[in-house]
Amino acid sequence: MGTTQLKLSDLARLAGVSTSTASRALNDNPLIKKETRERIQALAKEHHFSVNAAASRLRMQKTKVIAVIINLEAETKQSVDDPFLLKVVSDINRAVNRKGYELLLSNSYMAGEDWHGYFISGRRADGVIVVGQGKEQARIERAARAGTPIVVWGDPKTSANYPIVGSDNFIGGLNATEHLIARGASKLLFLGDPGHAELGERYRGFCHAVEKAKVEAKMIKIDITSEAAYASINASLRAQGLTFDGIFACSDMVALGALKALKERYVSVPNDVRIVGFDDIAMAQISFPALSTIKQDTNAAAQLLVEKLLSQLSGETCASQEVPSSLVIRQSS
Amino acid sequence: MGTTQLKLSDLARLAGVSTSTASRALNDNPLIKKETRERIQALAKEHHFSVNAAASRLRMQKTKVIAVIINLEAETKQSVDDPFLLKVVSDINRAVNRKGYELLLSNSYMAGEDWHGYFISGRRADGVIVVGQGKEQARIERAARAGTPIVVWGDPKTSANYPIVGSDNFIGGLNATEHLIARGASKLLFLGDPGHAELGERYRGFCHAVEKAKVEAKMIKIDITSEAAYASINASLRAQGLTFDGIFACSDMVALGALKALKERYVSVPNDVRIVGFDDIAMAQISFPALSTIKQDTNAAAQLLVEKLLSQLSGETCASQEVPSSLVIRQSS
DNA sequence: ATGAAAGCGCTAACAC
DNA sequence: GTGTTAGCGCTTTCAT
Repeated sequence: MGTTQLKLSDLARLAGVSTSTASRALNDNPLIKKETRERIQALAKEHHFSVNAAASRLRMQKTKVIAVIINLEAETKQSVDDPFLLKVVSDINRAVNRKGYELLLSNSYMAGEDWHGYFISGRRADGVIVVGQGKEQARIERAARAGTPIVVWGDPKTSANYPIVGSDNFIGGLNATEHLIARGASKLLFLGDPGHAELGERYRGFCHAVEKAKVEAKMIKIDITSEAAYASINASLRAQGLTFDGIFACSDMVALGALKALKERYVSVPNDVRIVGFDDIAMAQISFPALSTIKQDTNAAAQLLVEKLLSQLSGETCASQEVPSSLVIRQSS
Repeated sequence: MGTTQLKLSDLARLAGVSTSTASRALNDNPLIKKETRERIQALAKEHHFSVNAAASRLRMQKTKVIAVIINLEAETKQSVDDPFLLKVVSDINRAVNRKGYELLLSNSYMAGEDWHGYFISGRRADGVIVVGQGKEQARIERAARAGTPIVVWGDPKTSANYPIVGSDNFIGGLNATEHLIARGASKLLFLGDPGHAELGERYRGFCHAVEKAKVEAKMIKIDITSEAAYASINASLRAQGLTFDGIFACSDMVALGALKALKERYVSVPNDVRIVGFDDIAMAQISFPALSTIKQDTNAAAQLLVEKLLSQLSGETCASQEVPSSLVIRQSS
């Protein structure tokens, strides 16, 4: 407070050196004698000096910032409050920090249509991580084509001109469904929206297991929210009674919505109906019965996402990659 | 791609005007003739031109960025994944965007101890919003004293040299407890950690209601997580049997952990024990039975937080403020 | 091992 | 209504 902002040249004067020396010292440049470096760094700390990031960025032509944009469909009601999405963001945050970058949290509202222009030409960030592939990839593709360093959390099987990192959704769906069948379920239900890339893969896995085991199966297409799941199970129970004994829900939130509807109508889980979800959000172990689910390794994925983005920054190109998921068996199945 | 970055002077040349005219035109400065302005803006769009934010920030001495720092205790296990915290962040994000600012998501890891130095002197942000008051306010206070424009989500009753916005925790606790009593509970339990400022106020409200109604009450101090709540209710049930018939949990996550322990031991909710939580996270309505809770208006709070921060930026000082909360009655009580 | 000076791209005070 | 120009604070090339 009070005293005007110290700048590098002020610090240099206080230290009795030139600004170039001061700059080098603060950046730990070995050109500067070690003791000079340390003296200047101590002085900087003492005077609470920080380099002006704006000036530095202008000069360096890079920002050390990564933008994360949460890419939600307008059409779906899956909200930014989805605990899973938020967990992904928070893991990305950690991964980004570990590499010495900052995280600009953004969205279509700010970035508009032209992500390359906004983030890259606008020197707001050096690269972009998109969380959520959505159903419509035009904007991502356009940004990538414009030369934006960009990586996406989504379904790695999708062919694209940018790397996608995500879980092995097909195998996840397969494992979940085979587990349901192994536990004795023979009339299966998939709850979700296969139109969404990742969920489509999970559904493929589901279908594959179903065909192999030659059991009955159907799919109810719903919005990916607990409310929609609750409503749809409720409606189904009311209209046709209990027509299934195993549910593979496309997400934990969906599974929990279904679970509630079942319990309200005194359908016993797992005795009458077995349920497996996807994600392994915190609530999965707190629900009663605790929810069996496919755990997505968001931490590993976040790290990969950041690594791939940084290697794009140094000119390399990288491929999409699947992250192993794992079945967590709890009480609901 | 390919073609080198367009800068303002290039755009100006393309338009046949000077850079100052171009700059003014893009900033909608009425000094420039309307048609010139529009012509230049169209040209900018056509060429995907964006002003270099680094240069602009250097020149303007402001960033149009607000840093949000999630302030968690090292000691507590309450994690960044707490759905409520994340909801607050996401509401702040919206509020910040509406005012034309961007959101830098940060944490102690990046910002270190000297927030003023890092964010303000470092020209990374114009102001700081701290989510979570924590038990230790030294860093916040120091930043405020150094002249950082700063606002905090926390307990507004705390006296501080910075504005705090949060729910009326005392009234929330009071209402929750009175509701429990009105529903017939007479042996109450508070589950949480009154050492934390906001929770302390909720506990005060609890005690006030208890004294007024002259009912039995006790408090179990736990870490603010569902796991801790689950473990503690489990232990209590095992050791002493059912010694309470009403629980006021300091958060929904805690309430849900308690609920699970109860259900596992066949204690009926709400017949044997009534529970009320705090926050109204999405899971509250999806749990079975649906959780009664005190809803915090995070959206209103986020807006206030941002408004107060922005008015600090224009030199005003502002006071702390409470946001009304409301009791949401569902099935658990 | 250190210093002088140029220049990153923008905005605004000052001219016209 | 528009142009000229200085300068925001830093990093780095080039000189010593």
